[in-house]
Amino acid sequence: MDHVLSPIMEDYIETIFELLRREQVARVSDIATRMKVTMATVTSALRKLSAKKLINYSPYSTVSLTPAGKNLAEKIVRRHEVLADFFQNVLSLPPSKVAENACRMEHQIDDLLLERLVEYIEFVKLCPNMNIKWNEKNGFRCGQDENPKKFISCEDCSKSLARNTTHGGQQMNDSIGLHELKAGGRGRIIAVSLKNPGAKRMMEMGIVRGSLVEVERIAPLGDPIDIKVKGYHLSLRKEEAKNIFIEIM
Amino acid sequence: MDHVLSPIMEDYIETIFELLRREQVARVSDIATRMKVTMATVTSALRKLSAKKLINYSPYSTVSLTPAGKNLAEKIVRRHEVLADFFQNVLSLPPSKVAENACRMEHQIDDLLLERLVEYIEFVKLCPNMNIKWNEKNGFRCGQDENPKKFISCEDCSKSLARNTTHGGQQMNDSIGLHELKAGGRGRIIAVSLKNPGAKRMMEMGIVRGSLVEVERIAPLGDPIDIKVKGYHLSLRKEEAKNIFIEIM
DNA sequence: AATGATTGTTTGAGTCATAAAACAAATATG
DNA sequence: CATATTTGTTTTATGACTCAAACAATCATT
Repeated sequence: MDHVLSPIMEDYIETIFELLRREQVARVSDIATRMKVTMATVTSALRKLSAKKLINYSPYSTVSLTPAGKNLAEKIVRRHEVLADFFQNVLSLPPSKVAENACRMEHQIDDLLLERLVEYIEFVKLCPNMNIKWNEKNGFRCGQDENPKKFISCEDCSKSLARNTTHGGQQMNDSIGLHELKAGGRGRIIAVSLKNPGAKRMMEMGIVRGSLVEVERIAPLGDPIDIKVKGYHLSLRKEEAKNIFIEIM
Repeated sequence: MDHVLSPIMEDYIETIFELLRREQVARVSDIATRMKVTMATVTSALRKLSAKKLINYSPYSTVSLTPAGKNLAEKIVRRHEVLADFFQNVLSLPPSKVAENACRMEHQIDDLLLERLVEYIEFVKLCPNMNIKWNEKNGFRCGQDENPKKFISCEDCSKSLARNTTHGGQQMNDSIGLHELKAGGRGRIIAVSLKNPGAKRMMEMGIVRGSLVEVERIAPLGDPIDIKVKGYHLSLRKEEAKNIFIEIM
């Protein structure tokens, strides 16, 4: 099952995935445009990917991803997103450079490095001491707040986390439901109620107490809610979100 | 002058550079061994690199780098080192993964990203508030010191830096000469005396007051001193090092 | 339906990086 | 020195990825 695809073939998978996402359908011409190659090149790439059972493809028809292909695409997209997150939110790289570098580096990054980077980004975003920002004039600077706060240790953070834990299924003060956050908001997971069907998905992805959750977007009716956790993008029903308790940062 | 080499050709240049550094001479067989290809492959790569005037090469003789080739090699090595530094010292990746990822990603990283990363690494290493460490059990943690220090702002750092500046060629208290550091030590540049010939080189590389200097190695007789600044490796004479004033971190 | 435009495919050819095999030069070593 | 071994080169071939050009299918419009 371990398809070792070349960077270029990964790009085709990724492009198809994005097209399906945005336009519902992936046409040869669209793929060719995005990848800046001719349609002839796309056709032969599609044949190869089809042979590897990553896409459903037959001549003159539109393309779709097989479950294996979709799975792979999601991995690739996650690598891209994590790198982009780091470049944008930690290094403050300009948007064009963010995309450009993420596109090239996403094919080279190792699993362990990726997970460590996820942890690092999360830590920098969550830890109240890591108030580090970049600006054109001074480069990186820390804690430019008007009232200098005292430097607290991680122990303090985890203690405060422990105090807000659920006990026998009851959640405590200071935590709110994920559904109460608005788009763009973020918080740290305090507890995930296990009766929630979304919880299983989250567990499988290594999303646990202490993880950073960011709300990406909320659909017009407040359902579903698109969130980002550990570099994964998830879409939760409002009912599911109610069972995820977070502490606002 | 802007040779756009493929990642593979960059690897050949890098390998040749490393071989020349370590063994004084780069043989086809050695290059083949390091790159895990046959000698036939090396020969054709050498012809291509020679055509681009990056190496001096004629059949049956050993290989050397032209000035352009050496220049390029140094760029590539720097990209590698900066990435490795980040993976090792910021993300605490195990050594094997550090090398592996740096080797692949060094060909993909953009100039702006590289410089920003250099700045970031330097900031994390220098800023007294950024006491962030990784361990197997807890992941990233901050400030585990016994006596929690108060969180100071960058302003304080820069003020303390300003106070120690040279005035009319005279250096002030709290700064020592770079030559006084021992191997492995590091500090922040307070001032570089301009009469120092090494200073010109440093200026050209964007190495200024506030930069982090790390002493890599000191030769048996205390001369030369190998240092790392902004991801560059430099070899300074002891006399040159005396003209660089630093504040120990 | 007929026609023209659009979209997609096939074929043939080129580049790059690679190796196998045959060959050539350089270097030990008896 | 003569020859065996090592080292390096050339030739030929392959797999990926690409395009141009010729061809084929599909779609839109009258």
